[in-house]
Amino acid sequence: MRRVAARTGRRKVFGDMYGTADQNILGRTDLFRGLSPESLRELRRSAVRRRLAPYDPVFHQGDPAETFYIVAEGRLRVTQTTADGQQVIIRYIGPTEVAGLAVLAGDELHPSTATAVADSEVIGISRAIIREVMARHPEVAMNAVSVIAARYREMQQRLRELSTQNVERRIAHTVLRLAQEAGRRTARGIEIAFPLSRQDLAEMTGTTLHTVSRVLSAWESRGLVDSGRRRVVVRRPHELALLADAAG
Amino acid sequence: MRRVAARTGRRKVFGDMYGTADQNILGRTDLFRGLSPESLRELRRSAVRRRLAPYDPVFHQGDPAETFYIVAEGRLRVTQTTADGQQVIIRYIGPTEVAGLAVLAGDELHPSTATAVADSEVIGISRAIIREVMARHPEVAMNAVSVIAARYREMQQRLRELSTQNVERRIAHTVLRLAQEAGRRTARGIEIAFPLSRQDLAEMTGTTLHTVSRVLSAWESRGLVDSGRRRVVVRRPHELALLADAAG
DNA sequence: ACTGTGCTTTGATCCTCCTCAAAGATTTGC
DNA sequence: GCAAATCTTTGAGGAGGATCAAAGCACAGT
Repeated sequence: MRRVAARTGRRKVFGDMYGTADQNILGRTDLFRGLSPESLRELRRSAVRRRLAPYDPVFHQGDPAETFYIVAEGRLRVTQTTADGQQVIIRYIGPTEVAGLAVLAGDELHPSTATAVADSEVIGISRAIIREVMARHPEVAMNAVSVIAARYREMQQRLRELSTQNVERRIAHTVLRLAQEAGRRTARGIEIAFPLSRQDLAEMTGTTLHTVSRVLSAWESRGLVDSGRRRVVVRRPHELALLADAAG
Repeated sequence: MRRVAARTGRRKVFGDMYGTADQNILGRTDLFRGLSPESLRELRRSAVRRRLAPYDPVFHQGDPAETFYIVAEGRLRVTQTTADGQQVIIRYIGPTEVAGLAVLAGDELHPSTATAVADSEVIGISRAIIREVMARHPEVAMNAVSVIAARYREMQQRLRELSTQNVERRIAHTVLRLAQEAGRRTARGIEIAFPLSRQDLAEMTGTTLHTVSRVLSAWESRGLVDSGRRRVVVRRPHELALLADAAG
């Protein structure tokens, strides 16, 4: 069926796409919302900051789930690989978001792999610490419930799309979502602000890079998007949204 | 709507000691694991028991998320309907499991519909109560994290299957999972112990009832399953598992 | 400026699986 | 017990998208 070639990791610098606003990022996360400044400070002391270049791994599928991460800057890609080597992109993760939910749940292993796709900074917090914080601050545990529930809902939506929509609509929805969460306004339209290849879009929508390429080419000739090597700019979000919601 | 005759042999009698039975089932859930007997008793007093016949709705997509449910007996089907009326089955929910996770997360609305598919008994707990219990008992909030995380993982798995596997493998995996979680050992094999139509399987695997019918017919002629009107019996689980894990 | 590597495009062909259609089987309601 | 409703089966045909193949293009490093 859909055969996906293995990626060969190769490091590249994608430039500095992000501002360097680095305040107390922890306090701005959904997970730690409402936590007292003292507790946040304490948390910060036990947290470890890591800098990542594109292609740097954060954790691997199957690793012991010892540490989870808050993204302070940049973007991570979360993937799962099947037994026969096919890859699926679960999600991209941006500033203030959590990577490594399994750690919050106290699971043994990371079910997925997280990799930087841009120069990034993440803040690592150990399982022991977060479990203790949740036990001492129920509001954090309740925040965690909300965070994971939101992911669960997202996943339901994607499942629904994959079950009921044709490839073009799925790609449209996916591109619009990425533009929403990682879009940067430019003269030409909304640019997805991290490198995104045809292969990546294929792994998010359950299709092949060839089909993604054909669809983007068609859109390009209609003036809906402007895309190139690992780059997608949405020129007419509204028209693309119409296409995403059309029957089929 | 049409009703289905009650199944014999699987029913537990609650009768006038059902208060105690409730408490037992609550204590056996992953959500309330570790909660003290007094707290469980308190919880049970504020809980409401509902009996359901097949096709009875528990809550609807879009309803305010006021109450969630623990299934004491029977089985619920959780579905989502798209704008254009297509339905997807998110999950089946059996004894000790939770329906209505949105309530735990404090969301405004139920994102999905839950319906009984067999004679069932559920225990309803209000948002106010559970939120208060989680706030007072962090271990319950942490249990909730684990419960939702487990659902999230399930969803990732289905997404992966839908993205990478052909129809036959997806149906095989789905049937095996259902046999696992709702299987009843019989002389002929493992029977999925609730009514399950071709249409249902199609809505779980992102295909059509026609294709499901053809696949089951093929399996039947190979002796892998034995199926009929809303009934599926797995005769050779091992061979079906091989098929589910084969390439393609 | 040149070269190698990876990314993208496009054509041609094939095949799963969907759609349309209709009949058969099982259950329920009256 | 009969009719109506619901569920299942099967065939024929077609479409969407995968696969195979090859060339074109952009970028990083030298």
